[in-house]
Amino acid sequence: MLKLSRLTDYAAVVMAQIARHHQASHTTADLAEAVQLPHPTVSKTLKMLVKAGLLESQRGVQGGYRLARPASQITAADIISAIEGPVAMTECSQAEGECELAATCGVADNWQRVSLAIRTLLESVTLAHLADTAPIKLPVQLPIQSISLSAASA
Amino acid sequence: MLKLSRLTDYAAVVMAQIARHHQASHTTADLAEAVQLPHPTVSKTLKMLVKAGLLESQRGVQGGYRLARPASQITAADIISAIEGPVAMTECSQAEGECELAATCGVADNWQRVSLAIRTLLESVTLAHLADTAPIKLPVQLPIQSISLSAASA
DNA sequence: TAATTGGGTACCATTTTAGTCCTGTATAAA
DNA sequence: TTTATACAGGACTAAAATGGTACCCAATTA
Repeated sequence: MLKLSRLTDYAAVVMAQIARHHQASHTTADLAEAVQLPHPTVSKTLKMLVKAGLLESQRGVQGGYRLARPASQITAADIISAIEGPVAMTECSQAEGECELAATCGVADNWQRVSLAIRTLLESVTLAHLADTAPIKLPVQLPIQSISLSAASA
Repeated sequence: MLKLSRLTDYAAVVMAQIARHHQASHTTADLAEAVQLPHPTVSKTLKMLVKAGLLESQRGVQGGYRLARPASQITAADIISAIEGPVAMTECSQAEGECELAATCGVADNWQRVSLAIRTLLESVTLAHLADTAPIKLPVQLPIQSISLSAASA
């Protein structure tokens, strides 16, 4: 599936909700109500987002959560890595030289390039895009054959 | 992590190994030895690849596995879905209209577009690319701002 | 100082994943 | 026709990740 975890999915929804009303501070209870998810689960998600620096929190009466920076400066990659860690397709695409199978693998290099391309794509999608009801504008994908490559991944 | 499962990783390595010597038939034992993975695990992976129509098998003496079609016609997306099922980032990006949270979600549409872009990317990478030691040529990623969108996702 | 609201941690249930094993069946060569 | 080879299919188990919950503490403000 190459699937996001359910919590990541929640995180995106919650972030979008906050982004749509970024003036106000949002309590966990408000958000849980708005997105129809259990309070403790939303709370857990929010804490992870704060830890990743995407949200700021304010304790006490009238407290709550708000975006740490404009929605246009928060990317899908940011949200995903806040919950799941670095965006990478395989173990070896994050840490260089730790795979004992490297010798027999013969795929690592190109797999890492693919991983990088996906990361780039996810970095080009911002929370502002996600929260907007208008269709997102994705980068054009030119067919491989037409491209000289080294320029692309650099 | 947006990570592939370990089996998928194995599948890619095994497929690349077969692709590099596509004339011959490969037994499970040979492949397990070549990629340094346990025999039963490789066997399981191979069976899944056959079921997905990416490999053909021949029983009996002198039997083994070979590619069902040229490496240039097998994509990374094929391999991933053979092991993990359809490439999709979220539950709702595969099945339309089955999410009870759709009303409060407000992210589904754009999330699906992102998912589609990733699928397109993975479909543009072939086994021939992966098996090759030369750097893969990935599609150019133009910055979002520069693009008029509707043309892109169509 | 009381009420509100987030912070941190620990815990448990469930699901998914990975890996193994066993038995059956097809094929080719002797 | 027999026998060795090799894949097919399924059941099973162990381990890990995931998701969800509960509890208590800390900070803030009225």
